[in-house]
Amino acid sequence: MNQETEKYPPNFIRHIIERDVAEGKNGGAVMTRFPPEPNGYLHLGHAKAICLSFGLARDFGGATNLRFDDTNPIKESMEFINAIKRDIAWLGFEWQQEKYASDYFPELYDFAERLIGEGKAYVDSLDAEQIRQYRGTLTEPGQDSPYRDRSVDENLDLFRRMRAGEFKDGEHVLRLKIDMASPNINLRDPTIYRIRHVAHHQTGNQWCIYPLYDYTHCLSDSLEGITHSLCDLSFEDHRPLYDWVLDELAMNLHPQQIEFSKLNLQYTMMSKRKLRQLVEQGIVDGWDDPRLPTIAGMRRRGYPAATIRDFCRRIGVTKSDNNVELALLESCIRDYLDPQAPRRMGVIDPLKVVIENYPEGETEMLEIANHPKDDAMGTRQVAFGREIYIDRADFREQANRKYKRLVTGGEVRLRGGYVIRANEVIRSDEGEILELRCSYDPATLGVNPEGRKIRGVIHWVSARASLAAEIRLYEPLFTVDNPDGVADGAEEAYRDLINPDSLVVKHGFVEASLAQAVEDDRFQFEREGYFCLDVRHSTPDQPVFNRIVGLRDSWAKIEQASS
RNA sequence: UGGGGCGUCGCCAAGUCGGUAAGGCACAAGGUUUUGAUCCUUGCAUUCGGGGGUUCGAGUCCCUCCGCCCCAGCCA
Repeated sequence: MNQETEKYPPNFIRHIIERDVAEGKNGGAVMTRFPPEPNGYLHLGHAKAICLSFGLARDFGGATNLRFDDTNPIKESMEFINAIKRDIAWLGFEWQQEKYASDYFPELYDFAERLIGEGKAYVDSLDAEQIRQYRGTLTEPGQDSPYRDRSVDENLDLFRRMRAGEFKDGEHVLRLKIDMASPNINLRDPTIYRIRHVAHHQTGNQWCIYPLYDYTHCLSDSLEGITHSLCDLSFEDHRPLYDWVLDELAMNLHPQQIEFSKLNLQYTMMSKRKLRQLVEQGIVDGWDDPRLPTIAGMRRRGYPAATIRDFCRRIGVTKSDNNVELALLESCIRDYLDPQAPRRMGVIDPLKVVIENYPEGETEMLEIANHPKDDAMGTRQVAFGREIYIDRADFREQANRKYKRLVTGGEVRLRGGYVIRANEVIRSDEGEILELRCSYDPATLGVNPEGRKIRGVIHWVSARASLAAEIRLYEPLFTVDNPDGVADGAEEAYRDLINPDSLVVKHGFVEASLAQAVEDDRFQFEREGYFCLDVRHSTPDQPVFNRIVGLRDSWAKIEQASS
């Protein structure tokens, strides 16, 4: 599946753009932008926005700019800028230009002076608390600031002195003069410049006043030639302001802001702010913790980029609230990996099996296909010997007919190998099963025995010629299907929602060929799931594998239903 | 209770001028299978938040009610 064939299904934004292009609006051009603030890492929700903005532009022969919305230097850093660029590129998208809102600080300043000159902006000297009080409430209109009617000259003078650094943080702000009684609170004289004596990661100490989002974004879009400015629904109420600024300044290009609903994923926290708390408080192991929905986390978890693109395509784009099931994401991963992940064997919860009638000290190499349906993927040699490991879940001392694995006195096939029979269980003094004594049927390699049907096949690994490996199993980080909703408000509320078993570290064994695994390799451990090497934790003598996702498990359902 | 949005199957989501409910995931039942995987087949909304109305005909138009989400940063 390459990018060219990744067609997106129809959605309302696509319809709007189709119509615009058909009508020749903007000369038929389509230019979008992806505008992250560099104050954190990108996550799946951003991936949705990225696929949308980049995908739409691409489909209409346009392009997309990456623009860092860097108007608030105190929260931003180069680390985040670099991480964001790396993540977008990894996702498979190329931006036309790398821009920064800070690139436009000079123009933005000039526009502000113009607005002041036209009596459309004024310097307010109320403090933050007073401004809040004057703003009114959702149901009551606000009141004009006593500074609202300052003369143009006074405003200009004050604004220039703000810019010159004559005032301390918070002493004055620049506000748009719109309507303090507007039912839309965003129009009640929004603040567009504040004083902040801090260095900026791009502009250093050139500025001590910084413009705010509502003023900056629309103008940046217009200056950049953006035709369609896509954002999430929380900005819907800001659109009148977006349009107001562009109209009052009579900008040549008036981009169209279109809002869509942001993504919610069940059992997943999807807000940058809260993700940041998880990282800063050490609840997870960094922004790239495999349990996080960050692009970096998903990459480390082993999700292929194409899988994330496919997911974004499948969830669609609407204005409805949503809470997508994890099963959909998992389905995307399995669909992508199944045809192309080489098969290997790995035993996660090892139980030693001694095959008593197999010669001691002997090892034979079994040739096993790398993929059940794709011969082109070839075969590999897997060591087999007298002692092997199987998974504890694949043996029971007794079980009903439904259980198709190894039972005392019964037979099972070792994948790619022989049929074995369980003869005896060896236990410790405490009663724990230590190992199994089995026998094998030498005549069953590659052929089925006569007169009896072997119902089960289990995976295994040689005890002598395998590799000890750490295997990390992941479950959702949260125990509720809408942690963002539940954990709102109280600072520590989400702590109680953390799933204590979100990471389970197992010590197992994998076939020796996995010693060659490198970053970006992805395997299916037969009957277990898809795994990749965790380069961060692996050491030369002990690889660490992350379970990307398990296989579908209809047996688990059967078992659960009967218990 | 001011303003702005949204409500089509368990979860997503198509649904152009009103013409008689796509698809995916999930689920269920069969079949194939040396992965209880994959694959294949089949099933899965007489109904579109509720109630009225217009119409030969409404998810699509009108009225009304209900529910949910967003907004009171010198954050984005």
